[in-house]
Amino acid sequence: MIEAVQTERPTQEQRTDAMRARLLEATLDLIAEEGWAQTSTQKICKRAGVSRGAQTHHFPTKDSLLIAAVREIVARYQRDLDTVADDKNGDDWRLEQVFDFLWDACFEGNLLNCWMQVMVAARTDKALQPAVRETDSTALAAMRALGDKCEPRTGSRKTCAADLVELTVYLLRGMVVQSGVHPDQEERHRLFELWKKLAL
Amino acid sequence: MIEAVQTERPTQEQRTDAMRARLLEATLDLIAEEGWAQTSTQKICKRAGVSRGAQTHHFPTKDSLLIAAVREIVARYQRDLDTVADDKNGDDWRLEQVFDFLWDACFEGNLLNCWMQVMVAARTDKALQPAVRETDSTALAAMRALGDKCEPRTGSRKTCAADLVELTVYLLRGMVVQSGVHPDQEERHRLFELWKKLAL
DNA sequence: GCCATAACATACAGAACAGTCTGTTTGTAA
DNA sequence: TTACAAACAGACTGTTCTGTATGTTATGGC
Repeated sequence: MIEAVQTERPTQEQRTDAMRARLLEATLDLIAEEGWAQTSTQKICKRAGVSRGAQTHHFPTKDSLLIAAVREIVARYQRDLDTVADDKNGDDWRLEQVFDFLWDACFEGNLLNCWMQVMVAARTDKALQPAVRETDSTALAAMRALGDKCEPRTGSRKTCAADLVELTVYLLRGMVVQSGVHPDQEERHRLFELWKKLAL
Repeated sequence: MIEAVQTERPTQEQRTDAMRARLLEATLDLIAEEGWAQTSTQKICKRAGVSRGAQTHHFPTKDSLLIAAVREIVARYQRDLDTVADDKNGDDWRLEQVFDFLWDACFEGNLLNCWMQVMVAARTDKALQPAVRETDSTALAAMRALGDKCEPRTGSRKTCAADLVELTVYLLRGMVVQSGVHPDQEERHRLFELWKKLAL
């Protein structure tokens, strides 16, 4: 006797999760590829292969969908961060390793590009701003915590490591915006190495 | 005998200049206040008190207007830069003064906020990208030149001043985006002072 | 003064947009 | 199985958007 395959008839919760995931995925892809201004609910539905009725059922307004997308971006970034933190479990970080991780996470994939779109848009979009401020704060705190976990700094270079991490974050955010217009990544890497020499 | 007032009947060139100036002014205001995505030609015309016919006469497409606005942003920034440079004429800059000037120019007015909107939008707007890349390059070169004009650096701190200026620019760009969402300017200033201590 | 042309104004066309509505299918608990 | 609610689909509405086409006024060379 053949056992009925569970997935043949997905439960409602599974359907909801899958649908929301497809919509969020399409939203992030669109923000990355076409930019915030060109990201409409219609395009999102088309890209996700979802009817507009389904979209409005799960996200009744465009804002609610965008806010969910904002949280998804930071959730993914946090996941990357946790993964690396787990690998390092036990032994201390060196601050330089944190800097290099931030560099890598900044320029691989489109997460940071998406995030800059969101941050810039949030300045003039008051509906979006609270969610962006909140998620950005937690992400920033997580990155500062990475600095605190480093070996204590000695001698004349006893600047707070978390502050150095935060400076690095702002620097990299400026650079990732630059990278959208200027292709010369070599030059940026040279400058980042200079920054590391100054800070470490 | 009364001399005819020149301005009674403006020449065509004057009319064109005035109209273009009004449109660009309204465009920059809108980008600053409502953001790039919400900046439409209709709103621009309404704000400038200009008919849509006049706008399409001087800027036949939306792109042409936006590109002109892009150039205007950098032109204004350059003007600020020249003004300060003229005041300083003769005596050398100290690098710290350059840093402080960049900080002030970053957070007074909305020029830098506008510029970040433009840079972020240009990544996915191929029509905009060449103009943005070009104007940004010249502005960046002008700021690097400011670093070169400083007194030569001595001792162990003989890092290229222009590189330090460019790093500062990226850092400040990251910070100005942050300021659109997080209000705490004191904290940012504290971090900037830390950066100065490391770099100078 | 005259006429070509630039400067401006208004109306319209076609597309895209977000949101609402009604109807259909599917899961689930009684 | 039946009744109900959630999940999904598609059509429709009113608005806003950019670009264009047509008409009117002002300027400047002759």
